Amino acid sequence: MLEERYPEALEAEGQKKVERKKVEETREEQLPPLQGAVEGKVVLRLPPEPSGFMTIGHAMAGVINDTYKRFYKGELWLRFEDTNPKKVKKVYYDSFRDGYKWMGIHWEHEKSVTADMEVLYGYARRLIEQGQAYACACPADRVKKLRFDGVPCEHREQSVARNLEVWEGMLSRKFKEGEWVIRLKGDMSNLDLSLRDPNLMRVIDYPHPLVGDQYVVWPIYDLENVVEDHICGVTHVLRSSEFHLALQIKLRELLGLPEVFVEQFSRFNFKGTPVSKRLLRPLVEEKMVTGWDDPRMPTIEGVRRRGILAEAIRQFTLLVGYTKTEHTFDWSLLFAVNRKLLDPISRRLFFVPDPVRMRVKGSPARAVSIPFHPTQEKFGKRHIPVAADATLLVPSSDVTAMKPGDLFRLMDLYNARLVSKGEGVAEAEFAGDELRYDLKKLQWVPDDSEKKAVEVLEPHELYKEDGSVNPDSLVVRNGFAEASLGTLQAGEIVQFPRYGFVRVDAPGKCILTHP
RNA sequence: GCCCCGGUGGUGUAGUUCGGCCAAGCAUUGUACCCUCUCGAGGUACAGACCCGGGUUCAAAUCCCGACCGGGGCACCA
Repeated sequence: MLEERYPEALEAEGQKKVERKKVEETREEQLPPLQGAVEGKVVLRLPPEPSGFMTIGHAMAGVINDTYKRFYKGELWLRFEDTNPKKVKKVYYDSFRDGYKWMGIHWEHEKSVTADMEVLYGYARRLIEQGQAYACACPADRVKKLRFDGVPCEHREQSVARNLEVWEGMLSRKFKEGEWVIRLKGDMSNLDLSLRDPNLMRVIDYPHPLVGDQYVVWPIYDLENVVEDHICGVTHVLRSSEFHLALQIKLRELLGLPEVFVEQFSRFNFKGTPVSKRLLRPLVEEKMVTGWDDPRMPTIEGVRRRGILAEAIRQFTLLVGYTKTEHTFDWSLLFAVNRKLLDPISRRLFFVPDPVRMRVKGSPARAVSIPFHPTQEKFGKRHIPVAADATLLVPSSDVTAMKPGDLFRLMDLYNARLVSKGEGVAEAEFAGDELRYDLKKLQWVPDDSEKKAVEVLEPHELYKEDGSVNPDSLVVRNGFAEASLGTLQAGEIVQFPRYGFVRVDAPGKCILTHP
């Protein structure tokens, strides 16, 4: 069995080097052996289309490839499948590079398919010369209808010479978009419609972000993919989206290219969070979210900003593995992994959401020192002065749940008894120092000039069960945190006891990672 | 419509290749308790599943057939 550990990626950004889990404590995730894999001879690839931002789904597929690569001591390609100039943009290339890098995935080789256009032209020409492809001038809707009916069009029987003439015309920009395409001479009666003379090359006269207007004839995915896998020497294809392989197998056969072991697994979906650009884009455009890096988004930038660790995504991926079964992960599965990684490395700071101003009559002046972490002493302590007859801020939800006369404890401070409560205020009285486990414990912040106003964003699912947009996917929680919050850097992740883990996004602004 | 691929507790998976060791394991979630100056982490216990219907067999989650449901493909997208 295959098992890999990645303690090196355990680190929250902006946080100084982090304590790693002991090896014995690390989960032992494993993946099944890769069929036909030979140590030192495995070549894998990550084939993103730079037409959108990288998502957690790409990251998970990346982890699977990277894990096998490491295990078999193979090589990994990062190959940008950018053969549709109308869809690709420069920023997206960087999104993938940065994202994979953040994930701790290393690739030995990188290329863009645009680098091999001449080679692809060569293969296309060869198919034409061999009489296995032809030029077609039928409009798209006619192609579709004839394909459905299983009827070949007149272009199918054109001479090779004529086909080559058109091909040259396409390359020399004699024809405009849509006038001519190159189609495979497949099998117009095959039950699998994807084999009924699919398109292979078409004209797209549009500037490409990498090569400008150098090319106007572009290959269709299946052709490009088959040729590229061969050029890269790929031995195993492990990819997420499911689709028909029949055409690719057919193309390899016609071009005399070796077979490749293909393992397909279903997409990584998360409950209430679409990963398709089709559903994500309108959210951005209609300002339902603040951008592609909104903490509710499944983009790498989004989950990262929320406080999900790269190591958590890695462990989670190996934990759930890959299957052909359609699945929708509950976010709690990922959160559980993340929480266990975060717990030992997150300092504790008091934060009081929706505060109530509570005066504690008869309370003595104190200067308490509270450890930043319950077990990790290296985090040290913070010192909080509390005046006599203190006025403290405490969560309103706790006050609401209590009635006058109830005894409770202010964590690490002293006990108190509720005397009365009103709108946003409460009166209590000092009730001793004895630490009792049966008392409800409240976090608190002195209501003095040292307190820090904080706005915490609480991300929730973007879509509801019924598929409609969740109007309450982002809750803004206001409150106050203790003074030491001011010492935190953006990017640091801490735990607000009795509230949850949060990542500092900006001064005075945090994002709830998860409870 | 046609063609592929799948269906194990609320969620995610293990087991299916070579039927018996599976009256189904693990994680998550929920509940209770223990521990702990957190509603976190850790510990213990409990709750909860083999899509349905036939068939083969001494024996089926596992093999066969048929429904049903889900995903993908049938683009001049990848």
